[in-house]
Amino acid sequence: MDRVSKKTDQQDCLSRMLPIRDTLDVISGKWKMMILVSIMHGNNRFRDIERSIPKITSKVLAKELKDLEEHMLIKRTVYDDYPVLIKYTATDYAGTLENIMNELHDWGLNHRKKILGK
Amino acid sequence: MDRVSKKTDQQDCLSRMLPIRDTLDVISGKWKMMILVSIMHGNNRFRDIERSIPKITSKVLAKELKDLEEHMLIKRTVYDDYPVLIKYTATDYAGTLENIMNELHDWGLNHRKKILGK
DNA sequence: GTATTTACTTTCCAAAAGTAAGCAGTTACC
DNA sequence: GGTAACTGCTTACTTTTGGAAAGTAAATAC
Repeated sequence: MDRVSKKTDQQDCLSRMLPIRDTLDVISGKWKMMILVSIMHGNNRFRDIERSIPKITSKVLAKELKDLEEHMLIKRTVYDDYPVLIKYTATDYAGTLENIMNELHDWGLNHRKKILGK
Repeated sequence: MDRVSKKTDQQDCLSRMLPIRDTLDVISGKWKMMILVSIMHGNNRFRDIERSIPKITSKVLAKELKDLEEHMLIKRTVYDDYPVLIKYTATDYAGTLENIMNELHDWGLNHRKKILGK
């Protein structure tokens, strides 16, 4: 293998890696996808989301909600009329993550089977 | 909405979340997918993998390789005959991540377009 | 015999993540 | 009308993780 094709290979490899990394920068971590699933499932208020996700703390939730909002995956709306009500909703853009969610879900089910069924 | 259907909803929500979380526990983080891509792309030796991934350090690589091996996604083989040679290869099981990789890749490309094309 | 490569490990420190408690305001209970 | 509970967070503190830099032992190249 000469130098040119090695270089090309390295380029191929990077151009496969980098978009994957970009996506993971947005969705990876312990909580983000769980929060998105919860919101998409109809939990729109802070406390509801908090209660729907085992072990999450309010500090972490507050921070992750901010991150998700920055990434345009959720929207925070304040309803000022009494009493002040705050709702989090998934954006259309969050909908584009559906394929990924499905694949992650399916792989996870299978993985659990593989690990337990040993 | 009565108590029973709320409970059911919560169950639905969890049964959607938990497998996703299981998968993310295996693949999320900055490096794991990049390392897998690199190995699948033909980089089998420690130094080759290290060189193929910008900014990774050897300590982090060593640790992540161990994790990936524990999760049965890669195999570490020592060729004892002179000189000692160590090769990392992707397992068949790692192949089951292809759909996920493709989805992550596509979403990442699109996301970059969305962010830059503003 | 000096330099370089390989496959890591060690040390040290900063940043991230988690835990527990608190707080200001609102309603509910009797 | 007192107190208890709920809302959407924030603050202070501790623990865990991550990365940078250097080191190492064995081998190989010049």
